[in-house]
Amino acid sequence: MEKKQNPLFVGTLAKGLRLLRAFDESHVSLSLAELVARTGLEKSAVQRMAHTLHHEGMLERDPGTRRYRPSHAWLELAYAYYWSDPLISRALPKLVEFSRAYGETVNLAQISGDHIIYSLRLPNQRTQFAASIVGRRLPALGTASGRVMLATWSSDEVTHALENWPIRSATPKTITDREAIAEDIARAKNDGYSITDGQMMLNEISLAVPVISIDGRANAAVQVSVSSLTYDEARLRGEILPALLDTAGGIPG
Amino acid sequence: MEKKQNPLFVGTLAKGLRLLRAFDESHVSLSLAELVARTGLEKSAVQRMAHTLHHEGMLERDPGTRRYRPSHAWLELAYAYYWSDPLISRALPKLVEFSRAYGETVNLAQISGDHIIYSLRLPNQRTQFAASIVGRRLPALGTASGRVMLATWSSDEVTHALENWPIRSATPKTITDREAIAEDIARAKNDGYSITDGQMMLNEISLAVPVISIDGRANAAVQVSVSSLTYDEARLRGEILPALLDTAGGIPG
DNA sequence: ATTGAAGTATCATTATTTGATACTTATGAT
DNA sequence: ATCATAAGTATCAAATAATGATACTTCAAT
Repeated sequence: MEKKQNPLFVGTLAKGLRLLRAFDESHVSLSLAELVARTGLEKSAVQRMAHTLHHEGMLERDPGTRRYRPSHAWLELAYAYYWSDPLISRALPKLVEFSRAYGETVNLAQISGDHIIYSLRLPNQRTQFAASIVGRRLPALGTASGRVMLATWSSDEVTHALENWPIRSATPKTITDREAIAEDIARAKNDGYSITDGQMMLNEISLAVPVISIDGRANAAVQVSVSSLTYDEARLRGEILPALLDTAGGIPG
Repeated sequence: MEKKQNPLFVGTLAKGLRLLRAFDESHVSLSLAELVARTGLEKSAVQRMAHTLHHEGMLERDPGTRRYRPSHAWLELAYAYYWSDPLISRALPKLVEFSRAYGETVNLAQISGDHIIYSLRLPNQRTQFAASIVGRRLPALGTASGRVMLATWSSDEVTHALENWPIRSATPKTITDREAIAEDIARAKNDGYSITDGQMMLNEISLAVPVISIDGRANAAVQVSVSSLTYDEARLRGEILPALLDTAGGIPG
């Protein structure tokens, strides 16, 4: 490790974690050499870390190809997370209720730094795989969920976010103009919901309402994704919005 | 670390992982002292590891109570797992389809050593929280899913499992007699499904069918949980079983 | 059959972790 | 409030355990 940090910092552990983080949706399995390339660590270090992670059950290994993969332990960690976050158990029954009633994909999003992360997802038949699985992170400014949360924050925080948080263009319709996003947040503040169209994926309309805590601030949102081929924004506002407000409002504060 | 292992084994990393594993459904947040107690590591070591894990974003920390909690990174790891396991993307649409059609809780279970782990769960309104979230592990012998998988394995493997795999009594109805489990596996081999009643939770009937791969072996199962107050076994066999067989059979091999 | 790349094994060096201890801050009882 | 005790934090000398260079082996492709 280049810089010496706090003497409490254990570089060896941090290196090991880098191997875990090297896996993502486009790196579903990695060879030793690929791990070296992706982590930037020494070959010897990667060899030792991978060996240890495998030994401890954190990495699976294909005996044939010798490639490493995430193990079931990664799901066990998610299990522990779910128990640890009190919002999850409060939100889940409400989302299930909504999902059953309307048959549309519904998600719980939480703020996570300058991104949102989907922590609960109830997909329907039309939902894409990437939109069906928990743990997905997206730049908060580009999502209805992120904007509707920001709408409950202080103007200082919103200004800071608008100036510093990342924006990633995912579709031709992605709004990369921070002024326009500011307006959208202001609108969300007034309306109590936020709608985006084709920001992360074309033909996908997203409606989000905040999960407001006792102090009036939202660090989470309930969000519905529908196809723009089936719904227009007016119909979304008329049919889905009231129920979604109930769902989010019904999550015990 | 007591025993010197392979020189490739990095004890420091293994210690750090023990902190992560210290969290579970009954330990949703841990203080430094509790981490010491649960990991059996030195206070100083725990201090350093916890500091590093926090620094690296793997542990959240409450500034007030100073307790550590799992972070959102734990969900990101689950996200990577989902992409890495090809069975997930094949099974998910089928489970969604079933869930929408029948409105009953449906799960994908996979074998994980001598346990099963739920890797996909689609809950309904009546589903308990513990039965709604992925990553839960249960002793394979005590579950319909585990038994129906074993029913596709070689008799040597089944014998080994019956002799060595753990059994945990969870309800007064839990069958702890290995002979009886052997019979149940034989029955599953003949029937192509397995039903258990009140094994993990009272008033819960569980029906599982195998997800059979090209070689005829099952390492996964699709499982439905229903209330015994609503269903009896006969109705389950009549109404749900055929659809569940379709669901599992429809998962591309 | 040959070659280069990927993976594995080894080892002397020393940077890093170690764990004891002292210090500070919280907590709870009286 | 005050005190006592536990919990959390900081420091440092000692030496263990990680390092990373290198050599060896296996694999895959031509």
